Amino acid sequence: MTVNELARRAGIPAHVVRYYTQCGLLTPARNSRNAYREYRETDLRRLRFICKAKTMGFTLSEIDMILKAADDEVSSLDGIRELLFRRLEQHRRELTSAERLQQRIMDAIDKWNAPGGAAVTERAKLVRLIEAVLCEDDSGPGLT
Amino acid sequence: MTVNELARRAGIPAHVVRYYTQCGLLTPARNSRNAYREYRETDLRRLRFICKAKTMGFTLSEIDMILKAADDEVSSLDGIRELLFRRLEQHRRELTSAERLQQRIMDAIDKWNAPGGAAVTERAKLVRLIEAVLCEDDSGPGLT
DNA sequence: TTGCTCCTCACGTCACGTGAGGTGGC
DNA sequence: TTGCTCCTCACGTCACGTGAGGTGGC
Repeated sequence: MTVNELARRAGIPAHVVRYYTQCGLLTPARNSRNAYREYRETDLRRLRFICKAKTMGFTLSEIDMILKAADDEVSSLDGIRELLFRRLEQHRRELTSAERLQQRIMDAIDKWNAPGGAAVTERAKLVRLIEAVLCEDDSGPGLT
Repeated sequence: MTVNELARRAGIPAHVVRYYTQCGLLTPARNSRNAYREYRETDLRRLRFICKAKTMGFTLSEIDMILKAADDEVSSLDGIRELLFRRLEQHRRELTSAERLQQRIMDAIDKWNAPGGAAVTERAKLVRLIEAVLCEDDSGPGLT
């Protein structure tokens, strides 16, 4: 399939697929007539993995290492294992923190909509929302 | 307090605090003798808000708009309200998706550690983890 | 004088975003 | 010929990262 078809199926812009390809994360064949990139179904699976790994905070070069390891193009897996579990644990912590933040904001919004909340100006509501976000019960950017 | 003291208390690098200040998100006074930035307690609160808002996906210029609105430096709050709720909803969706992804990975790891899992090579485990991530039950990068 | 903290350029990086100008098949 | 999809530079952007070289107070 062409770059645009792959991009459409993965739900990302085509120029990003070209960028990932340039980075070596995807290695499509080339049509000898017009030099079009020719992707296969495995590239779609690979691309979906790349997108999900990115949401977990892996960099493109880390994702490249993981994919190369799975492709059997690397000698040792110890570093990859380390990398995976470290990021996984960090992602778990970030998720917990994000859930608490979301909850605090939801609570603040509930208070707006509660009876009596209508007496407050929009600006005061905004300030209250900010205060809700500021409420100190997680450790911030962490100690990585 | 100085830029380094503020940075330390917020848990981020000092050069990032300088960058945010340059962007207009923080407006410290300057020591007339040595031109040092002089931050106050309110700047720490502001900085913590900036960091949390960033984890939710707000850009620096969006955060600037929100802070200016709360500072009463803007005429209409309708756009801000829109911005806040749109991003909040998107963050909620991303969170749900991230939780499902985390769960799938945890399940895959449990299978590794289950009896009989030891018979599988490290590389096969890695490939299985990738398969777990690929498992199709969320909509990917969304339709924004 | 020495060491420390702060300062301002200025250039680099990562992951894209956005054209400009050109090719190939219906 | 026209419109469409693809191509390759090439330059821009966002949020930093990383020095280099200089100032001010103990």
